[in-house]
Amino acid sequence: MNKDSISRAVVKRLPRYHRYLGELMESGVERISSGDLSQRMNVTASQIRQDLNNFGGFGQQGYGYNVEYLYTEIGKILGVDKKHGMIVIGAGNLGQAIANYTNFEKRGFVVKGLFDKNEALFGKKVREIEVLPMTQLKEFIADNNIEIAALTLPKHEAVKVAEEIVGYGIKAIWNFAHTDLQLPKEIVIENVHLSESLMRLSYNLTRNNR
Amino acid sequence: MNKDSISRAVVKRLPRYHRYLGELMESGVERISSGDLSQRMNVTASQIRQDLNNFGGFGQQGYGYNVEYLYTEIGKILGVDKKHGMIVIGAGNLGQAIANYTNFEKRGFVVKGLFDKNEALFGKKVREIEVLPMTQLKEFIADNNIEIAALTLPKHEAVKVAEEIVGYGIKAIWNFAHTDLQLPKEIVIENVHLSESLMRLSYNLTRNNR
DNA sequence: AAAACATTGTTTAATTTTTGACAAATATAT
DNA sequence: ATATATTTGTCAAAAATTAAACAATGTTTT
Repeated sequence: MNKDSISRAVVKRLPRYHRYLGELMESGVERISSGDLSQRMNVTASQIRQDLNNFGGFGQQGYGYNVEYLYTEIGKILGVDKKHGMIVIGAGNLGQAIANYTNFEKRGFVVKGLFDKNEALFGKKVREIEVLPMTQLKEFIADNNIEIAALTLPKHEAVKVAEEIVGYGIKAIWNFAHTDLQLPKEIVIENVHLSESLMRLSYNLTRNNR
Repeated sequence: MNKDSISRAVVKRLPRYHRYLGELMESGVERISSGDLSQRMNVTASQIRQDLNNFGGFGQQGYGYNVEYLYTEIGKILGVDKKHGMIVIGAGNLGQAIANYTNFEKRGFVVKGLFDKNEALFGKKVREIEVLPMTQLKEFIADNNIEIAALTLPKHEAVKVAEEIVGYGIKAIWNFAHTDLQLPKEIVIENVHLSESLMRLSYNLTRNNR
């Protein structure tokens, strides 16, 4: 009744608070009020205060919030204070982009392996990460404490691979395939459906200008 | 009062309906009821009916919805019945992935140009699309009827480039940079913040299993 | 040290979104 | 041709989300 009472809408906003606080830190800002932050983020101050209060009182009356402290606390809530082992399955451009993106690593998401079924790619390296054959998935996941798998492959393969790796103990799937995965409910699924994003853009483009 | 009365939540769901209807079409299904679709999509039938009715009555009592007709109509609403000229700015892995992804083209989003500031990439081709220098942006946008720009570059560059191309007549920005763009309100902005997506995953991973 | 000011945490109200219910309309079966 | 079953579109109720209001509390100024 505690952890599950946090609404999805709130969780959706947390990373954005984290990002803004990180930027404030970089700019050397030490404290900020909900009112000030609300203006920068283009949301209401009330929403900020209420969102934060789902997790505890991080501020102080008359003062506001300590930027660094709040950043750290939200980081803990989001779980970016811990390291998370990750693999990328599908070593196309998108898979490589993710493996290459060092910013994820800064937040504790460490890409340890990159997999593909295409032999031509085996041995190719992205940063220090070598492309491995799918046959090594099981062993690799077990040996390297992998929690998260990013699936950057065509939808039909994604469905099969997802079921396979769930059997190997994967806990969360970052799904870039254009399909919904049907998996046991204890598996965390986060979808990135780029087509849908582009269609929303298209909708707004179509409606805005006519 | 008509076009703007459609809630954001509804718009967010439309592409998913479109996807499911497309898959039904491929499987040769000709008609479907809201109840049947609701089970497949894991939403309520009521929501489907109400969402669709924002745009008109597409179904028939006692029969349901004609799959192909509904697919087409939602496509029109989303604006995927028309072609949209698009460029990708930032020819890294992510930019190349988008330029490569032929599925977007099927829905009318035609990538006509790929831009980068890195000379080493000039002339490199992704499919038929050549990497061009940023200095040609203005002319290219004007000459090729470009509406949409996907920004796949670091945040500080993204901010600058966004402001620049808005001056060249770009109507919509598909923003992959980890920052919010501050642009005139008539410019459509669709953000794809992968870091935030990954943090939401992390949140659920952290909370679910403890 | 006192007064004035700022700002949170929290309660209450307003708004939005989702769900449930059902009459009206159509399709299918007999 | 009639009766039965299905299913929409829409209205009303319920739930969730967002915004406003404000007392309590700490900060800053004088």
